[in-house]
Amino acid sequence: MSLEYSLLGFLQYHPMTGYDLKKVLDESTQFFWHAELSQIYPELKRLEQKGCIESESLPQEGKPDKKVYSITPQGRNELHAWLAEPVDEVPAIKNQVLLKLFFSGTLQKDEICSQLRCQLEVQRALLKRFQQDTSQKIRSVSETESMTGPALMWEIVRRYGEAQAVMTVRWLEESLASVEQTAKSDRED
Amino acid sequence: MSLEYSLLGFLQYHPMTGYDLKKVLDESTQFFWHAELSQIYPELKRLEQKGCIESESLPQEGKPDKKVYSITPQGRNELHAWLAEPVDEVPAIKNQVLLKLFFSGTLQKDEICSQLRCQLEVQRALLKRFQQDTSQKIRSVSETESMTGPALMWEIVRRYGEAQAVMTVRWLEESLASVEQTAKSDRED
DNA sequence: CAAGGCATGTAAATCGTTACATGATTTA
DNA sequence: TAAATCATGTAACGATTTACATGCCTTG
Repeated sequence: MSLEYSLLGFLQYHPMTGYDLKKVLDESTQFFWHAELSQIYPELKRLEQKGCIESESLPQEGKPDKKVYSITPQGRNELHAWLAEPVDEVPAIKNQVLLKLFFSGTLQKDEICSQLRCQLEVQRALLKRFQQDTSQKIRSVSETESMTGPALMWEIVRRYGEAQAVMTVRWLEESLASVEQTAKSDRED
Repeated sequence: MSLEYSLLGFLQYHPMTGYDLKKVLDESTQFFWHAELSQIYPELKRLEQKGCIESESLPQEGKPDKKVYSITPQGRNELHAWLAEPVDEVPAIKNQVLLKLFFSGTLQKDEICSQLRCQLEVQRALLKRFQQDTSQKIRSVSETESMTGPALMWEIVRRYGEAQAVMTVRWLEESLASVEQTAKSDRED
């Protein structure tokens, strides 16, 4: 499982609580690896039992104790082993939009086009976020203009997200043109 | 759930068995929606109970009865409703390669580069498949040179796969260059 | 005063994969 | 003779989501 390594990955920099982890996850890896708190908490418990992380409870008034987790040497070893292990497969995806389009051959032209236009909006907004917000966040964590390791890698995955969005917008525009060009004015069957 | 509609989507063209469905799925939607037989069989049973499909058992010698499923009018309605319903969200993905890279900031340069080169090979092979095999398959089902609805939509999703692979190859090449350019000759911490 | 952030979790349900079980026929 | 194809499924496990449960403090 990869959520495990995702948590170790964040904890390699500094100790954090489950709640903190959810937040940093939402701000960075969320577009290619997301998780809910209800999955994070049990996973942290499991990692602690395995000896990859340790926790310290800090009492608070009015709130439950804050449980701060830190990575152990064993945790670092397992993280490193996982990171270095090559991924020699195509990442599997599940894409509802592609699935719907694939089966839309018997739909009316305008039904297909509204689906395409809806995604076009979504993807244009996403692209903007990669180019503005995410870019800004990365610049704010990379101290000077020269990027150190972690910031460079964040920037590299951000560029993937951006390129993916650019590609998808272009593909949606071209697909819209393809569908509109087809002879069938209405339904075809 | 979407596997449900995936099965209905295929059955809208002609009746099929679970085994057949697995095969057509592997040949077409597999790159954006895959499933195992152990998930397909129970799902077909559920769809039949729901009244979306009906089955007919054809006895065979030496093998279990062949259970051929056909779509019902209700099934067609539900499929159409799902297809027409707009997807106003970014499709969620889980990408191990991005996850590993994101956390590889403290790895040695050559460790990161071998990961990138491994994926580069994988993605180049994938690209070739989209450009050759898949393209060929689509041409073989679209009778003449003019594409009818279903073949056009298949071609449109194929183009997504191709564009995605092209984009990923370019991104991997550029990332490789970025990482190699960094000052740190070995480890940075 | 309602909504959201802080902070922890559990329970139930769903979705998906891997392993198991059977057994004939065909291909390498 | 071993592996693959045909053809059905079940069982167990693992991963993920949604709903529930508590309770204070801050912001709009």
